[in-house]
Amino acid sequence: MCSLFWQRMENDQGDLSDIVRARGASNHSGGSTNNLATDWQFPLEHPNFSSAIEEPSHDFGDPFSSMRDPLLHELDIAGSGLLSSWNSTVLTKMNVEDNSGVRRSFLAQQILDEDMKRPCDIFSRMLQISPNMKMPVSSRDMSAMAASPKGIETSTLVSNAILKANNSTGCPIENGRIQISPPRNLGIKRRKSQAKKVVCIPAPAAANSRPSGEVIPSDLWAWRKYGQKPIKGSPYPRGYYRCSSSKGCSARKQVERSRTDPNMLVITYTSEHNHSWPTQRNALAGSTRSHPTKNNAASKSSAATHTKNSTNLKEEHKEFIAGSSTASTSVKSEMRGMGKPINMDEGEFYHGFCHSYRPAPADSNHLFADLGEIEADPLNLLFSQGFTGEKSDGEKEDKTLDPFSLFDWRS
DNA sequence: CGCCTTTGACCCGCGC
DNA sequence: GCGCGGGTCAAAGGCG
Repeated sequence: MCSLFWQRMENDQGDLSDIVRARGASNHSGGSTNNLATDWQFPLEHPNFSSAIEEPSHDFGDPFSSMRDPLLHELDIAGSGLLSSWNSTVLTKMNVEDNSGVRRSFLAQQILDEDMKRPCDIFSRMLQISPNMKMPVSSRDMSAMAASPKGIETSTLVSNAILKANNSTGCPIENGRIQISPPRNLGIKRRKSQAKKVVCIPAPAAANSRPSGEVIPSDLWAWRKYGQKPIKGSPYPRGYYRCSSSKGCSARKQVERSRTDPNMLVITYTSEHNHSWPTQRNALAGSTRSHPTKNNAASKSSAATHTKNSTNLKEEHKEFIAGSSTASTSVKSEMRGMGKPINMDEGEFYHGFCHSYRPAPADSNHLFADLGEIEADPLNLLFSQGFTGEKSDGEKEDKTLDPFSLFDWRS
């Protein structure tokens, strides 16, 4: 089961906090096939729903929120290609429940359309919640209505899955309300007031974690770990990363496992990138370095073809592909067969799939660099499991469920 | 050589 | 003021 939810609200210090929760079921469904696309739950047919996704992220201060993603441009051009694939494989398979609890299919074209205008943030924006919207997903979901710390009845867009996810992951749901940000610091201290985005995603499997148990986050940016601290009350340490894509970039993120649900990763993004998309990772020497202890069978199998070129983003990209599921591998070949270099397709997908915390590189070869290294990467999991479902060895991949199949339009 | 991770020490904000 | 705990610094060592 997989669901996402996006909540935006002000924190105690007046800045905005954004929470995106991506619930990849890969780690939760006891081996059942977890298809991100098919298991999404989303409130439907609410009169205000459209408004829920129209909220731009400008108020968050994301310097890139207004950027026109070149990928988007391509999407626009591609139109029926990627988009249709995207819709068919993901959005149109979203299931939602209305107030009566009746689950319905949800055609998220509008969401997509909206995000076509703001390509950096498909997932986040598609789940963004209008401040005015009150939408009980179902009677059962009513218990999970969110409210701002200030007592303002904020919009809610919560599915059962989300609720379950949040209830089980330690993501802040309390007393039937989602605690986006504490009214008071409640133990969370900040050096200074700054916006944060919190993302809850399925955590990598333990096998893909480091010996310390630490999971390795990754996204489009190059991150350099600068600290790790044990967190009181949590058996899992919190890793501190800062953006190394550009010197002077203040963007940071914290990665930790949910204390109540180790299967979930809580990633907190702090500050904003003060630079455009890294067309090239300038912090590469170790960022994509293979970790002897964390290589799993899959990565090992691909290791033979791995020639870690820290400056060759395409290589990194390939590594991801090679190190990923069989579906990804097939994509690899498909993409290689494209007349166009594998520059941005995955990036586009990534952009659409992940939340907006990065601008859109013209050259996104590196997008999955980290993922390639870490098969356990949450997003990788989402892709390889959440979309394709868990596959047994030899099981034929269901291309319709292959997240990368949406690139077929190019071939 | 440059960048990474690791890790202990230090800094800082908050509650008591 | 003190202690706690989270966040950051920076040295050391590893890797490509």
